Amino acid sequence: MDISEVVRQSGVPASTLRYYEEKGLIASVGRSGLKRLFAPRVVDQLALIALGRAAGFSLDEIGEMFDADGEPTIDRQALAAKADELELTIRRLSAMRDGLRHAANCPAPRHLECDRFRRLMTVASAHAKTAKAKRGKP
Amino acid sequence: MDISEVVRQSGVPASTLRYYEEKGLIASVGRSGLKRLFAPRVVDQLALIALGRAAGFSLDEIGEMFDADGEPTIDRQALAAKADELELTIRRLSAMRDGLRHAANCPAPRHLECDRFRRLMTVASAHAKTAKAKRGKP
DNA sequence: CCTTGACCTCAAGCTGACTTGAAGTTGTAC
DNA sequence: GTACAACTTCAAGTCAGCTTGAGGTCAAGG
Repeated sequence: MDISEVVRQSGVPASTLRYYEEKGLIASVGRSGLKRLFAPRVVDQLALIALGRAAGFSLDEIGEMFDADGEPTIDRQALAAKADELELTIRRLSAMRDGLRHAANCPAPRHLECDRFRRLMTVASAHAKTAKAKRGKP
Repeated sequence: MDISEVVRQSGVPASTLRYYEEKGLIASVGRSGLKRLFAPRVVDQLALIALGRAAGFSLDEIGEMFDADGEPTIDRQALAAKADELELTIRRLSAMRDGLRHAANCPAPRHLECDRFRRLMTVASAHAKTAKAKRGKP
């Protein structure tokens, strides 16, 4: 497949594909003249990268989880840890979703003083601190 | 409360507080000399902002949802729409989480060729396209 | 009175994730 | 065989979301 075919199938712009290749997230299988040739599997990898991005992982993190062929490079434990990280994120987002739904229905004049709303938010402030602690470390 | 108290209680750096104020996301209740004074509620608002950020909303979006006092400024419908948006995100993240858990357990040599893994990923590529379409519009 | 330290402003800098633009190369169609 | 569209490289630009730094202000303690 040439690059335009990958663009067509994945919706990812060519510039991004070149960028990802440079970063080692994907690999081209060779060249035809100057032109990159990709294996069809790259489309799946791009979906995987999109998923990781949507999950809040940085390109570097994704690069550490999977090699340029899309296979996991970290051990089961690390993968499970990433899954747990995500689990936490999901719980926070669920809180936010519930908070929004609540705000859309609750007639309280000041939501910040509504107990239910406040309870839904405590989940987040807890996270803010852990995220901060994490950033301070590496 | 002075700014350092807000920092202490929220974990958000002073520079960020000033930045948020400038953006109109929070408001100080006045000054003592040059020094900003904040109402205690700002801590809750910061939690709300953190939650929104974690949910993938930009500061601008959050600013459109809530005023500087933390009260929703958009109508119930719009709030519900944001909640639905989040619901979708949550589903994608759940797919990623399941994908990671699966990869941590599945003994298949090439995960991209594992049907279950691939099925989990299709959710994401669908999103990548909608996100793209959305970005093209506003 | 003078120092100290917590605050202030404003401009500039930084990171991640791309995008854009200029200038060069090439396989294919006519 | 030449024109052309589709690629290529590489450097620079963009945007969000902050952070950093220089230089200034002020209240309190010694």
